[in-house]
Parts: sequence; structure tokens; C-alpha cells
Amino acid sequence: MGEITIKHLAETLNVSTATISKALRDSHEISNSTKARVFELAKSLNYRPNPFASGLRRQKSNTIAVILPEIADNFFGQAINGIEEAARQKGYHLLIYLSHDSSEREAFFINDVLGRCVDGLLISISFDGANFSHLDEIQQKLPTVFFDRTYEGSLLHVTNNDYDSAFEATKHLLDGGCRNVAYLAALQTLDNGNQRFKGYLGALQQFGVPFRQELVVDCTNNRDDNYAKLFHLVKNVKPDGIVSSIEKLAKICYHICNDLGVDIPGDIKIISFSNLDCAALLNPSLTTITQQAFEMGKEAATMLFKVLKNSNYEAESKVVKAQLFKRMSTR
Amino acid sequence: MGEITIKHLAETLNVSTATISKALRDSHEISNSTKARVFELAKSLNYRPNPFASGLRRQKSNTIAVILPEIADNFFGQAINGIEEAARQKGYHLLIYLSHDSSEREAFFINDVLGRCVDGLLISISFDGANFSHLDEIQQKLPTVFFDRTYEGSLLHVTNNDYDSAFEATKHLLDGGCRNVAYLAALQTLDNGNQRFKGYLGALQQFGVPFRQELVVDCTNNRDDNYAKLFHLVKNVKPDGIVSSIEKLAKICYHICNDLGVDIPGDIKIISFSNLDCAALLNPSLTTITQQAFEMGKEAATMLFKVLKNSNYEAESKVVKAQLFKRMSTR
DNA sequence: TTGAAAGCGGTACCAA
DNA sequence: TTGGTACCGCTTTCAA
Repeated sequence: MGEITIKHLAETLNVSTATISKALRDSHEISNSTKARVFELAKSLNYRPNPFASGLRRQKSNTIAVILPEIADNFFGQAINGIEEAARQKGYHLLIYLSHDSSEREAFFINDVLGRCVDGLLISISFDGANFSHLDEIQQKLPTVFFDRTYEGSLLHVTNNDYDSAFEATKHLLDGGCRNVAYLAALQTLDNGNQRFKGYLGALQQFGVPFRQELVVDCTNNRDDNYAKLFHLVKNVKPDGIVSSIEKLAKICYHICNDLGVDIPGDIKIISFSNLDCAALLNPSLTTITQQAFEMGKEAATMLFKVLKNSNYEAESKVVKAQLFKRMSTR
Repeated sequence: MGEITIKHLAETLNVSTATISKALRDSHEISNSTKARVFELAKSLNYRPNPFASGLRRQKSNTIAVILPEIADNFFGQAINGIEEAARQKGYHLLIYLSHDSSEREAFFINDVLGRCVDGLLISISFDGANFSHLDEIQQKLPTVFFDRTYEGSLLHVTNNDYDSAFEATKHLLDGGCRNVAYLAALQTLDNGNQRFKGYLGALQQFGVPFRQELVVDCTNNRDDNYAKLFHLVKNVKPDGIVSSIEKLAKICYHICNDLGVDIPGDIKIISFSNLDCAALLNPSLTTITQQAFEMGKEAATMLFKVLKNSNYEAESKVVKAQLFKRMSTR
């Protein structure tokens, strides 16, 4: 590589490599005058410490891994922004992995990450996971913060107030007069999916509206399947309101209502969990429960860095509240 | 770390570390029977090579850096997906950096990346760059592929057919009868911004429509500024068509038209470069020039990996064509 | 306050 | 086909 090494610096200044190393780390063992000379030379030669060498020795990399289900998604995109901001402040680097909601890939990455000598992990888990053994394992071996999509066993996590926000969403429709409120379920294998569903049930109960199974659509990761199910829902079950637990499903409903000539909000009011930045521009504009994605990412990263600093840590969790934006789709 | 090392394996099998190392790399020097024993043991103990150690020795990391202006953006989100897919296939890891369109940050990252011992770099450059010296430098020291946002000096790059697609976009409006076609300029410091503008000019010329400076709005990274300029454009200059070189500006126009009661497409037709996945759901649905972001990312990564494999390389470029989706906003 | 030297875990050369 | 060993660049202990 022909890069400048500590040895070069040592030879140039006629001191030992040990002295250089200590000086660069601003050790108290080294005199100020020596430090000054070392710093100056290092700077002028644009010395960059070799991360392999220091990593090998110190067993740390100043790098964290981030495992996400996807990235071409407003929520995760914004979350990464938050993570990046926090990481940059602390001088950490970010390794990115996309599970595409496959727990198999996720498990593979986790194994991979364990061998990468990263200092910590930030993860939002995939939803098709049947078991969480790889998650149990990683969290024992590596400081791990779960965010948004967590699982029961997670020690450190940053979540949305899923129950409350789904409750609010459903209440908003009930307040608006809806009595046949459908719920588009997703992420049901995960804690946050569950919480959202419970929030929906809770609101129904508070309003004395009986639960009807046919109003619940269990969605999958297959777009065609979802389309068929939702088409059936809108055409035959005819709810007067829809709470969508994820953005993707709300979009499909818009298409279906367009196709069927169903009026939003006249025939059906729609509210969705969503971080779409153009929700206000939709036809009609979409009422959303918007998670504070940037904040969640930033909080999760911050929690991780705190843990990395203290090394000993206990379970910790943080909730970032979502916001309700009322728009035309529920007017 | 208490991790399994080559030494453990060597002791267990009563062979030398050299033998283990070679066996694991499937060297022809090692007998099949020994290899088999080594592989089996390594597998059963879940041995993971220490990347610092091998990196230190081999001067390669199996990691590439990706520097992007932003990520909570459909284009770049999709592009990363493409990059990730290619990287995963080749067993590479991805380090992500976000410049937020600051060339200062970009230069900082580049310096940082140089010290990280990554094998290569994928970059889409920030638009506020006054000079490109840091880009010249990195491309000499590290295999670097520029994508989407390149600069003149780039040796390896993957771009959009910017001239042609802007030409098409403008032609589409002119074909539709517009004669006062405004152009919302962005990325003017970059090659692709230039090409798009030239495409606009080219189409005007072909139709014999004179260029008018007042129809061109030079946008910045400041939303309020842009809003004011666009407000003035729509309210006072009153174009009958708008070609937006980036998505963000088209969205602002939608808001402004809403506010002013200007009808799209009745009063103004709008077409925009955009990777918005909900373009079809907007009110009215937005006609777009959609770049093949995923493809571009994948191609760029593929080009980089090819170069990494051959080590000696020449200038190479690839163009991925954008697609025109005609929708209601230009009907 | 400084330096000598032993590693960190692999790799690769050379000898056996 | 296998083993011994120097070494990649940096950190850290211990001695000076």
C-alpha cells in the first residue's frame, strides 16, 4: 500500500514506535513536546493508522453493523439517517446488511457479523422468523440494540408506541362514525405487529364495537396475494374504514378503490402507519400514523454507543412516540 | 473474544497453523484428506477467520465503501438495493457514508475511507462541490466507480442517459402543445445536471421554441428558497409546462399549484425525473422519467468487482436508460 | 518519559 | 504434502 506507518514516523523522529503509538493516543506517559512533534509530523504526512493492525491488537473496529429488512422504504431510509448522524458524531463506521425480510439471510448475516469483529449491532428483525435462537445468541455475544421490530427476548430496544398509536388510529375512525373498521395486519410474528393489532382491538372494545374476524386481513410478503385479499375485502366485505398497519397495504387499497370506483373517504376512510413523504399529495391525501424514524434510528444508535462505552449494561428500552396526521382520507 | 483460531484447529488436529491456513483456502498443496478433516473441524467449531489478521496480512478487506448524498430518497434507496445484491453475491461487505450533499463531508469521508483499507469505492458525488481534487486523488489510489452523479474526470462510471431522457421529457410536453415550458434546474454543477439541461434545450430547439431565461429556475438545497422561486414562477411567469430535473422540486410545485388553485394538467403540465413509487397515486398522478436505480447500483457494483478482480483496468462507462411513464399530470 | 519486545491471528515463503 | 517462521502495523507491558 505504500502507506505511512508508525515505523516511518518513528524513524523520522528518532524515537521508538512505542513512543509514537502512545503519543498519537495522547498518553500521559509522553511529554508534551514529543507529542507535539509527533502530531505535527503525522499531520503533515497525513498518517492514517491501519485499522487492521489496531483492530487486531485491540479487538475493536469502531464499526457497527446495521441489519435491516429493507432500505428502499421511507421508514428505514430515515432511520439510517438518524443512525448515521449518531455514528458520525462518535466516529463509528456503518456496515449495512439487508435481510429482505428473510430470517434465513438474517441468521446468515448475524453469523457473518460475529466474525467481522464489529463492536456492536443495530437490528430491525425480519418478520418471517419462526424462531429467534440466532437473536438470542447474538445478543449474548455482541452488544445489540433492536429497533422498531424487536422480539420478546430483546434486552436493549427502541420501539414505537405501537399499541397507543394503533389505538389512536382506530379511535380516529370510530370517532368519525365508522363502525365496520377493517384492520390490515402485518408483522404479526413480531412484537410491534402484535401491539398494533391489540391497539385496534382495544379501541373497538372501548367503543363497544364487536370484533369481526372477517374485517381482519392477514397480509403476507406476496403482493399478489395481498391484492387478492384486499380486493375481496373492499368489494365484498365492504368496511367503512380501514386501519393499515403498514404503508404498503394502504397503497394497494388506494389502487383497488381507484379501480372499483370506491370513494375515499366517502365510502371508506383509510388511515395507515406510514412514513411516506408524499402522503399529503396523494389522491386523496392520506391520514397517517407517522413514526419518528430518524429519531428512532438516532436513539437506537445512541443507546448502542452508550453501552459500548460502559461495557457492562442492563436491559434498557426507549419508546419514541408516533404522530397522527389527519388528512383527507379520513375526513 | 474467546474465539476459535487457527491455532486451536492446528493443535486439535496435530498439524501446523500453516497447514490449516492453506487447507481453509483450499490450496492445492494440501491433501484432500487433510482438507476434509480441517473443514469438518472448522465447521463443527464454527470457526470464523479473523478479518483483521487476514486483512493485515493480505491488505484487503472484502469490503467496499459507498458514499452517497443521501439515503432517504427513492433513487438512492433502490440503488443501494442493487449494490447490496451484487455485493452479497461476491461476498463483499458494504460500508455506508452519507455526504448530505456537502463536498466537505465528502472529502472527509474519502480521506477516512483511504485509511480504512477498503478494497474499492462506489460514489455518487455531492452537488455543492467547487473542486474535484479529492475525487482525482481517490480514484488514483483506490478503484472507484462513480454512479449517477459523476464528474468529468471519472474513469469508471455508470450513468443515466440524462440528455436523452430530458429531451424526451421536454418533447413530451411540446408534443402535448406546451410552448412555455419551464425547466427546474438542479445538480447544475454536475455532469448529469448539465446533460439534463442540454436535453431540455435540445428539444426546444428541435421544435423551434425560443429559449427564455425566465422559464429556468435554478434551485438550491434550501427548501424555502426553492419554494419562493417556484411560487414566483407558477404565479407570475405562468408556464404551461414544467420539466423538473429532480423529484423534490416537482413535489413543491404540486403543493404550490394546490395552494394557488392552479390546475394540473389543465393549466400546467408537469413531468419530473423521479423514482417515487407512489407517483401513480398522486393527485393528479405524476408523469415521470424514472431512472433504473436498482440496475444502476447493481451495474456500478458489478463494474467495481470486475475491476477488483483484474486489478489492472482502463476507463469504462455504462449507460442505463431511464423510462418515461406517462400519467395524468401531462394528459 | 522513553524504548524493547512480545504478541494480536493469519499468510506466505522456504525448507523439509 | 507439510511445517517452521518471519511478518503485516499497532498496542501494551515491563524495564530502563
